[in-house]
Amino acid sequence: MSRSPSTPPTLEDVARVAGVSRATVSRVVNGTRNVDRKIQEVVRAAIDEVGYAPNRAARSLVTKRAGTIALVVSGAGEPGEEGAFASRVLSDPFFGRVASGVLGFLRTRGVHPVLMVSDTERAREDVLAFLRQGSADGALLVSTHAEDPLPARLVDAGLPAALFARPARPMPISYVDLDHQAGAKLAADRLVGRGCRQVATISGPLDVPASQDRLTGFRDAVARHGSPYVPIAEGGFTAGSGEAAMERLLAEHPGVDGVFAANDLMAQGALAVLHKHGRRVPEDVALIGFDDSGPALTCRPRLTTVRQPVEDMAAEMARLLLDHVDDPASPPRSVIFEPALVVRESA
Amino acid sequence: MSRSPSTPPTLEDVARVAGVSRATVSRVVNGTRNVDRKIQEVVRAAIDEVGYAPNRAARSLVTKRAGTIALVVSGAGEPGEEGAFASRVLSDPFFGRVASGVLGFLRTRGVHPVLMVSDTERAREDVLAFLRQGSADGALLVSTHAEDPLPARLVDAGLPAALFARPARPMPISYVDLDHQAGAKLAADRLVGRGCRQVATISGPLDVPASQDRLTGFRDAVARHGSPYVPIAEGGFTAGSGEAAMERLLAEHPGVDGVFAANDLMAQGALAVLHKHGRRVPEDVALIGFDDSGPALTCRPRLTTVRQPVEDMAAEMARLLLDHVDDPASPPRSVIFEPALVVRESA
DNA sequence: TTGAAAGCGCTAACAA
DNA sequence: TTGTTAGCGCTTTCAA
Repeated sequence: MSRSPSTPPTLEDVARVAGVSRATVSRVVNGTRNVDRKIQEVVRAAIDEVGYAPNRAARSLVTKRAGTIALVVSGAGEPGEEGAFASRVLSDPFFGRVASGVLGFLRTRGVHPVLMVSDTERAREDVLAFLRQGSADGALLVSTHAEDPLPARLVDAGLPAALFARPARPMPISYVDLDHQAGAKLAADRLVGRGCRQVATISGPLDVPASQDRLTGFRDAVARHGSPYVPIAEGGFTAGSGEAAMERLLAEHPGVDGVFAANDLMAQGALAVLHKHGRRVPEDVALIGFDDSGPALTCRPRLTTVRQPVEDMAAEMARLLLDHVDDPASPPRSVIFEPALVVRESA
Repeated sequence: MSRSPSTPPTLEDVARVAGVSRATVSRVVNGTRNVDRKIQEVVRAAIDEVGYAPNRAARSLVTKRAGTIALVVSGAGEPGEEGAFASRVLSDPFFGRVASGVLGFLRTRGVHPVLMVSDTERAREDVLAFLRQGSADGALLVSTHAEDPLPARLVDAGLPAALFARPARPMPISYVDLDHQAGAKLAADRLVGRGCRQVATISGPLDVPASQDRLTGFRDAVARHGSPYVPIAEGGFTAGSGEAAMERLLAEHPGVDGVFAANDLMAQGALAVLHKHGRRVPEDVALIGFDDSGPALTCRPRLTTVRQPVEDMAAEMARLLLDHVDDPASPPRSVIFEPALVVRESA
């Protein structure tokens, strides 16, 4: 133990105590070979004695690595909603799963994520500046908005980045994604397979590629079963929008007996409306969600849903980014994951 | 516009283009007075021309400020559950609101939060190391666990920190908290006021101070209305634990007609059980939650609940931390917020 | 008001 | 295998 110095111990201090040079201490701290066993021990003892911790800023300055990446939630806040975007997105269990997957992977690599929200032009500039400053070595982007200009800006600036979903416009950037069409097909097959004769879907925002794919996949699969027409109501991935969509569907197609909602939150909203109208689920109307997030389990009946391996996808996204940071010359890569149907009570 | 150099522009580059010294450029970048107007303009033009962004590592090295803080979600993961803790907590809408409040405040101060989870001894060491390295200027702690050793470790190490809730054991550390007893009283008064004659409560984990306070506050208030005995079932702040607790309550006290759940998630679970047993809410059993989080709104009936101003509290916590970072000699402070009853349909 | 110069703590050649 | 030394890019005295 030692008195608490006014200033933290440096390599120099350790070197002095151990009776070696700074370089040698640096070598043992960084695990470089070519250091005598005995000296290693002496140095390690000295490190403990003075309570040394390497200064990150100094290290970053020479290695040109921040050891952090930006985890950006990007989207378009309604003008003037002032932080509501952040609150909404961060409270979405889907984002929690993403963060958790990222954290799990990064933890093994000594890299830390800085949380950022980019819902305004100003915020976007902040993200860019943060990266240009070298405060983070790259960015992980979870977009909630198709027209998000951030990915392109990142590419243009030559900053390492990886996306959680295929960008709306093709661009040279790494991403992970789900085979949404396959997921929608799983739902369609289940609904038709259990005897539904009039299926409909509550889609996500149609300017989002994932929503498009889920819709297309669902339509195609249903068509293959012989029904060319599928009523659709567009939602916004929130429970409230799911309610509104279900109301519309019921009004225009009272005979609907099977519904595929493009995410669990909307399915949850639909469920409430179905209850309100006295339709039993799944007896009168079978309902399938998408994501397998927390709400799918708290619903009654519990939601049959299409599971995205979100944590795995997030971890892979982090891996893609770090690989790119390590080798900036490597070409962008994309990894597509397969969904699975989780059968519970709603269908 | 300029060609993209292999290495980012530095102060030196700007200085050369502007025809001044590094020091002068530094002064205009940092907004120091005592720089001739004309020179300022020249320098600014040069900055734009070369696309300069100050290197954070270099700046941190001399200012001894990282410009980032750690946002730590701390708790005890079940041994071997491997990341499940992170997933659970980060998916909790409550944490989303905290993050959002923190982000909102930090955004105005140019500080960024690094997301960390500390659910193991190893992870706790990482947090401490991160701070000692100077990677972050302080820590914001959201604990889910009463026996969390991290706050004390932070205090011992003399590292700046602020907590989201009063620590289980008194210690010299800043925190924000809610007047939980007042919140519970709001719930009790509402329940008794609407005519409930046999009220019960689903508490949070009783080793958590907030749970204790909510329980005590509820009991006291109910006692003041003339009923000295309040059945209680302990839960774990999850929907599943709320279900189990409600089952127990119903089994032991079938006549219960008013329930106060210590958070919305448990209330949601209780609601499902109540439905299952054919009890109408609020006609047969009135139900009140706590937090006013997303699920309170997606429930049917919508939950009457005690609202915590979580975002405001989180912002204040961030303020307390930054104040302490700016003036390490200042004593710890605590700020207590007042809850409000949000009346909806369940009670 | 401006410039020169001394570090901040570390890594990585290069020498020994 | 170890030590010497030259920076990394920035802020900040101190002189001018």
